[in-house]
Amino acid sequence: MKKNKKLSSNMEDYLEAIAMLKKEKGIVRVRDISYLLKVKTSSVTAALNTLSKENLVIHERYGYVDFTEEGEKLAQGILKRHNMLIKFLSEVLNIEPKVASVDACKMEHTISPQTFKKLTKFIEFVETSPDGGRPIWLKGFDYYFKTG
Amino acid sequence: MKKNKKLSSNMEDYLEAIAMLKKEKGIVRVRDISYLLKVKTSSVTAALNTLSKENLVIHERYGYVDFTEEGEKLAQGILKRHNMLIKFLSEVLNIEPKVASVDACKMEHTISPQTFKKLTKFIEFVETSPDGGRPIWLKGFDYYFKTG
DNA sequence: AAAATTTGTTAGACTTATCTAACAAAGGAA
DNA sequence: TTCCTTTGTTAGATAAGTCTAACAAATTTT
Repeated sequence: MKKNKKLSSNMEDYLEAIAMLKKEKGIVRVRDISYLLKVKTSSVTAALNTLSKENLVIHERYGYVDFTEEGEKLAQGILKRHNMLIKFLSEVLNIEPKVASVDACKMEHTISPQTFKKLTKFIEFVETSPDGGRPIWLKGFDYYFKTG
Repeated sequence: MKKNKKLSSNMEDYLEAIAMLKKEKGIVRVRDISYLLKVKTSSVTAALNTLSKENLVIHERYGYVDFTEEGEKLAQGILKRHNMLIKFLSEVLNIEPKVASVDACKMEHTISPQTFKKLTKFIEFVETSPDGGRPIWLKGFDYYFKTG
């Protein structure tokens, strides 16, 4: 009986931050999350309590933070959406990295599985262009954007 | 001294709903907004008070709802983003209308001006294809998506 | 016009997520 | 080991947005 947990954007942000920190540093502390998300540590503690109750993270008082299996899976999903969106925005649409990053950070919470799949395939389609690098039609768009 | 008002997604949804209802029916009542957004009328009243204070809507007790000039402008911006996203998702990416609509309703609140512009141009680029209808490379993607 | 129904408002409760401020634990420096 | 600094927790306040329930105004029906 697996309940399909629907997390708020905020809680997804915490999961994502934890995943990034874990990847970067191996271990994850309240303070790191606090810095990354620009919230107070007390907010992090509160969020971790919420996520613990949902069985998504493991966090003992004053201890490190880690995922449960379920939390890990969720976090990976969010990261995948995030990275895909970054790629789409920056590589396909040629949007500057900073803007792409900001947009991706918000869109990652709202995009549907269908749209995720489509965009993923679209990136793949662009990348496997027989033209070698950037497909000719995309160069056409670059030009169109600049001049048209 | 024009303050750049940053509205919450929720308040943007109200503005958008008002714009849609105004276009559809000419006049806008609390009840209509309530149905459209699936919230109670008391929530609508609360939201309208907020928006009134921000000088975005005009609403007298028990009366119709209308925009101020500023509110109208904001609402039109939101609608533009909404329609652009619908178009991009459904026409360019071929995502089914329902999903496209749901996704657009969320993305419209988060997308940056840059990304808006890019996507708008991208749609334009697709629509003005010299191939007449759907450009050949997009057909290529349709095929890639189906098979690859 | 009076009664009944619909529509809108108010008050008050609840939820989520944030903050500040006070405090507690951990860990390093003296 | 004791003190100091950093890190983490708790309690309580605040803000947005929602809800229910009671009530008030407006409209429709009879």
